[in-house]
Amino acid sequence: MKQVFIKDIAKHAGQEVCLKGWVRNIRHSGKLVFIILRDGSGEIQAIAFKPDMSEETFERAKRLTLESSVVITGVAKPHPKNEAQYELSVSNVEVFQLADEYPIGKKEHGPDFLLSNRHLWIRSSKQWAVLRIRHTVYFAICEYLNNNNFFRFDSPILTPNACEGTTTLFELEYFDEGQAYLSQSGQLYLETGIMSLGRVYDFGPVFRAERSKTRKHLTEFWMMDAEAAWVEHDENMQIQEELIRYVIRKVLDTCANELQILERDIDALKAADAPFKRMTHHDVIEYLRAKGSEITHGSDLGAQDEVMLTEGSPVPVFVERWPKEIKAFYMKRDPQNPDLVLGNDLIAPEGFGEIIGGSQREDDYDLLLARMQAEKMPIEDYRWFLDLRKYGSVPHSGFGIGLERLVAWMSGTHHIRETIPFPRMIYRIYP
RNA sequence: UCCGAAAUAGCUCAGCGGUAGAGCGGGUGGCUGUUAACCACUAGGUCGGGGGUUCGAAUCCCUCUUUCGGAGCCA
Repeated sequence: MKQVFIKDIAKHAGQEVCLKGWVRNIRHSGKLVFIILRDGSGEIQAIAFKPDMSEETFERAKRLTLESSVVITGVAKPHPKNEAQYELSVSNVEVFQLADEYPIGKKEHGPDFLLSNRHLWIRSSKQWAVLRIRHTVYFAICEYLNNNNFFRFDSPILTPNACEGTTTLFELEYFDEGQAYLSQSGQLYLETGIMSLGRVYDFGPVFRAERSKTRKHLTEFWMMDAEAAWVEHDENMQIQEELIRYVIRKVLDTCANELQILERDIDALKAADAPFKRMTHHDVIEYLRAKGSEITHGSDLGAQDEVMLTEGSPVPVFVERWPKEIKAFYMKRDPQNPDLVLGNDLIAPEGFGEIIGGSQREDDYDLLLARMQAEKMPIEDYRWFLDLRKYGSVPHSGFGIGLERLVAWMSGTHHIRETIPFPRMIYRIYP
């Protein structure tokens, strides 16, 4: 019999259907066996009643273990105590594989154990929900960009040099060509793409060998970088805002069940779909100092500062016009103040921190070269990048979104390690 | 890398100088509506490794290892 997905069960009310999946939980009560079956699309309670089937079939149902893979046939009926919910009145149970004693129990576990069993943990309902939200966020971002004249332009993962000199790179031997590195951002390559396609984005894993050990860092994470020709600083932020608000609405519209499983505060998400705040870095420092922070002008925001900044704000906050010393070499100077650059960060509310970094890029050959020389960058390695300012340079801007941080915010997940199937962290690479 | 905490049954933990405990999970049995079901019985441990103090160490001290939480860096 053809497989029916649990999410579609209501369409088959009263019919005999065949469900294929795994046993999430099992309870017996004499002549009754209650099997919670999940199939990836959802979960349902299947009830095996002894008089409805052969002795052997009932025995098979009774002997099922957690996470056994099964094919269950039965009739879809509304739950006697809850008409909105369906259950399956079982007529047959076929066991594909009777699972060994399953390591993950029904009660709580510690993070070390769960991370060591990540390959199994992803089956748990909260993890399932987060991964489905990740899927939704990923495609919502692509959808928005595709609908707004951006083209997918994949940048390489193996690169000959650093994008931003500041962070540490994973290094590897590249045949006879010497050292190569795993990309920490595709941005510089994206800048070449706008000269061909106008507006482009990439979306893939990037790698940072920073020895960071916080709930907001991974050594391998997924980043979407977007870059657009003829777009300047203000419009750049406008695109970021529209994109994020599009993602929020998409998650609210399509992931109600997942958000409920995660006990996500829906109202907080709804409230974030409103015009974002914009503050200059200077004003942010003033604001934070007035609230009691020790932060000084010219410095980056710490974790505490990010929390303090968005405290009481339902919407994300743009921090723009940063001191040039603490930002990357490629950012364009603020025409109104040569000590600043036209860069922006976007800080998510509810303590989820920075989710976007973006800027208008320096489009003048001489200014860019001077800045690179000042930072003692190997100019020869960046000839191709400097070429972009020699052959039809245009004003242009772009930004990068950390997928996992955005998913953490959408799903209300405290630690970023749960927002990617297999998190890579400083002290963990298994499984 | 720095600061802090922890390591006891398969898992989550209690025990904190005097015979190693609970809940969950496993096994056996019972129950016609359970919802992390319940009830009874049952198996399961060189208390992270090494060294020390003591009549006696899971418990106190030293050391190593591992993990967790936080900071900085960033998305």
